[in-house]
Amino acid sequence: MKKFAMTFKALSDETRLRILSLLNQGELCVCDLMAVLQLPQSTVSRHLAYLRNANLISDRREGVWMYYRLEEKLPTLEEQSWESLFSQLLKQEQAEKDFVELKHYLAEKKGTRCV
Amino acid sequence: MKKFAMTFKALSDETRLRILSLLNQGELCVCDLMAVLQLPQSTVSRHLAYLRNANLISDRREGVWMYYRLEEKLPTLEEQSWESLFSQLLKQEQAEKDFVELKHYLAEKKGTRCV
DNA sequence: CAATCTTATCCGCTTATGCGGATCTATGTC
DNA sequence: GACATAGATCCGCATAAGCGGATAAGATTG
Repeated sequence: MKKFAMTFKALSDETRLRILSLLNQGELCVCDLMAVLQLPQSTVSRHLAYLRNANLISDRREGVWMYYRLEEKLPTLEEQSWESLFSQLLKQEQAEKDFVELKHYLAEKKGTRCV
Repeated sequence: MKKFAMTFKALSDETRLRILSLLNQGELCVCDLMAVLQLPQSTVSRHLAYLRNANLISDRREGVWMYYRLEEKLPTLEEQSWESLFSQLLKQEQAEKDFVELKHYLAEKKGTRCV
């Protein structure tokens, strides 16, 4: 559950979405992104680090240049439907706990209104 | 682009993911959610408002009770693949601007390294 | 209308996060 | 080793967002 929230958080920033869109065109280095996005180096680096920590992108060094690309497993993720993703969410430990709790609660409630 | 970021932001909180999971089981009222999640009323209300503003859920009043349910269009969204969602992201005005910029940049760059 | 119940919103506080300049680290060349 | 370049990280700042208690608002009943 926390993992899902983390992934969504990584996607919740416009700059990061722009970066992901550009990386979808192919591998790019920091300076490429800086030029296209017209953003300072530190800003780009920070966002790339965030996306890498969220396992959405990976990097490789070539001399002084760092190249970034979309994580390979992302395409696999692309083939999943929201339903599939959502069902994964529903299988999370916390979600299952909540469902059990919901059942107990609704059984107790039994047509009455809020306890 | 901003809209995508907003939606992802709405999904980036664990409590809100729990709420969505529960609402997937069917329509519930605030007091139901309070009881199951063991959270104060104000917290639940705040998150529900956030999800409603993100158009992920909708509400109806029945007397003093407010019932919430997953937005109807969400199931439709569930049928989309990540690829489909991603391609929508790529069609955003900002993304297209970035791609044009990327082309120009790469043409200028032409095999050389960062400018 | 007052009282009661449910819920939305306000409020003050704490924590998280975005920003960009400065500085540190890694790599390459002479 | 000195110097240059690219990029990661630090740092201070501003803003956003999460929390829960208090309060305001909406609905119902006597």
